[in-house]
Amino acid sequence: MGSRSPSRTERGATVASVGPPVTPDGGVRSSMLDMELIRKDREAVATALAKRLDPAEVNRALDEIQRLDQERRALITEIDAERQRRKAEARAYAQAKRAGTEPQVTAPETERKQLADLESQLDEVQARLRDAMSELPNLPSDDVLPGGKEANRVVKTFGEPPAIEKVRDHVELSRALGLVDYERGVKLGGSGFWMYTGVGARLEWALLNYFIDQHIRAGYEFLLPPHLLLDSAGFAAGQFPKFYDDVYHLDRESAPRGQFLLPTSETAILGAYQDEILETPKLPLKAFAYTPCYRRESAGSHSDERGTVRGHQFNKVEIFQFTLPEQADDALEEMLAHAESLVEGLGLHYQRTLLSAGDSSASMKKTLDIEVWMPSTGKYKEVSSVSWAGDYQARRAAIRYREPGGKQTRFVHTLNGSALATSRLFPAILEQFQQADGSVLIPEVLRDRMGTDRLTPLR
RNA sequence: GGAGACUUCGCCUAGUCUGGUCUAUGGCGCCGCACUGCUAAUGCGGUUGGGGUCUUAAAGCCCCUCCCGGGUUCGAAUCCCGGAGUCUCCGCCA
Repeated sequence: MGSRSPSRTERGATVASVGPPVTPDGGVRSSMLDMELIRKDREAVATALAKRLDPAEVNRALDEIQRLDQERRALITEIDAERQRRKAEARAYAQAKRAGTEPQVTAPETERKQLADLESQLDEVQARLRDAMSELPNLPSDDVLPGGKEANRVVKTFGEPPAIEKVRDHVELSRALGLVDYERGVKLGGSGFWMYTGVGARLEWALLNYFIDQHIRAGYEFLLPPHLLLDSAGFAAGQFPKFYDDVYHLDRESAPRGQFLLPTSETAILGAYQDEILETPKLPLKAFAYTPCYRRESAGSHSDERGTVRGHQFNKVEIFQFTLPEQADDALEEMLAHAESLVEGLGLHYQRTLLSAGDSSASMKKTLDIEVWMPSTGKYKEVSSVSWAGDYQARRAAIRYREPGGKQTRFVHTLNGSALATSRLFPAILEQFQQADGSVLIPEVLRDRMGTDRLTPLR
C-alpha cells in the first residue's frame, strides 16, 4: 500500500497511511460525504456543516474539495482515453500477427511513461481529495441545534434524585465495601487503571450479564470481536484520522501492519462488515458486543472524574444497527428506549440530552446521551451515547445493500449506542443506593446474579 | 518459526504449465419471461463490484476489477518479485 501520502494527525505526528486499504482509484470509499450532493447542492452541505464548524473554514474546505474533484475527473478522462488507445493497439498487433503481417509497434517507451505520469498525478490528487474529505464531519440532522455544549438540551428525565442525608462518594464507598482496589490497579497498569475485587468484580460482571441478556432478548446478535484491530477499521468508524493519537497502537515491530487496541467495540462491529453488501431482507441487522475499551485519555484529573469514571480501560457493551435509510428514525428511537430501559431496570435517576452539533462526535448526524445522576458531584454523567451516523460510516466502510427490485447498491445507515458503560453506572449505583448505615442496596435485577441484596462494609 | 498446496465476477468451478480469439467456462442460487388449472418440472434470457462520460431519466459508450502491490511485455487471470489470507504437515507455546 505504497503511494498514499502521509496524513497529519491532530497532534502533528506524521503517520503512515491510516486510510482505507483500497486502491486509490476513486473506489466506493473515496467519499465520506456524498460527492454528488456537494456538486449538486453545495449550499445545503455548507449550511449543515456550519452548524459545527466555522463557515469560512467550511467554504475553504469545500472549495478545495471541488477543485480536487474536478482535477480528478479530468485526469480520469485523459487516462481512460489513453488506455483505450493502447488496448486497441495491442489488439491490432495481435490480429496482424495472426494474419502473418508484420505488426507495428508505436513508441511504447515514451507512451508508457506518459501514462504512468498521469496515473501518479491521479494518485496524488485522489490522496489529497481523500484527506480533505476525511477531515469533514458528518452533516448534522435537521433537528440538531448549532453550537457547542451550551446548546445541548435535556429532553427527558426519569425518576428523582434520591434523598440522601450524608452523601459519600463512590470512591469512598468502593473502598469501604472492598469493591475496587485502586492502588493495586495502578501498581499493575500505571495511573488510570484500577482493579475490581471480590463482590466489586461480581457486581461489574452482573451488570454486563444483565445487559447481555436484555440485548439478546431484544433481538441483537452477540459478538465477541478481537480487541486488536487493523487501522482500516479505525478509519471506517470515523475515529481516524482525527483520534489517531487517542488510541493505543502497537509498535511496528510487533504489528507491522498497524494495529491498535479498540477504543470502543463500535469500531469492531462496523469494521466486521467492511466492504460487504448486506442482504436487504436481513435489515435492520442488529448486533451487540462486549469488550473492554482502551483509551489513552489525556493525563490530569478532575474532581468529578475520580475512581472509575475516566480511565484507560473500561467495560462497555455496545449495541449497533445497520438499517435501510428509511428505518433509521425508528431504529434510533428503539435503541434509545432500549438503553434507557436498562437504566430504568436498575432504578437509577437519569436524564436524556440531545447533543448540539458541536458536541456530537464528528461521524454522527445526531447523538443523544443518557446521563445518570451522581449524588456526590450533583451532576449527571454520561453512561450511554446513542447515535445515528446516516451513511457516513457506511461510506467509509463501503457497507451497502441492494435496492429491492433494482440492482443498484446504496449505502446502509448505521446507528450505535452504549448499552451500557459500566464504569459510570457502577459509581452511580453505589451513590444512589447508599444507605445511612453505610451499606448499598443492590438493584433487584442484579440480586440473583449477585447472590445478595445488599453490599455491606468490610469490618 | 519451517515446508508444501491454494486464493477466479453471491457459492462451487474451467482457464494458469505453452501470454493475444479470456470482451473469463460450466453448475448452483437469484431475477424476468414462456409453458402449465396451481405447484413442481422444463425452455429462453439476465445476474461481480466500482469509476468516468452522456442524459430530465433510462439505455449506451469507455476505463478499472481474476486476493493486494510492484515488475516484464505492443499485450498479463496466465510470467517474475514482494505482501496478505486459507488449508495440510512439522516445530514451539501460555
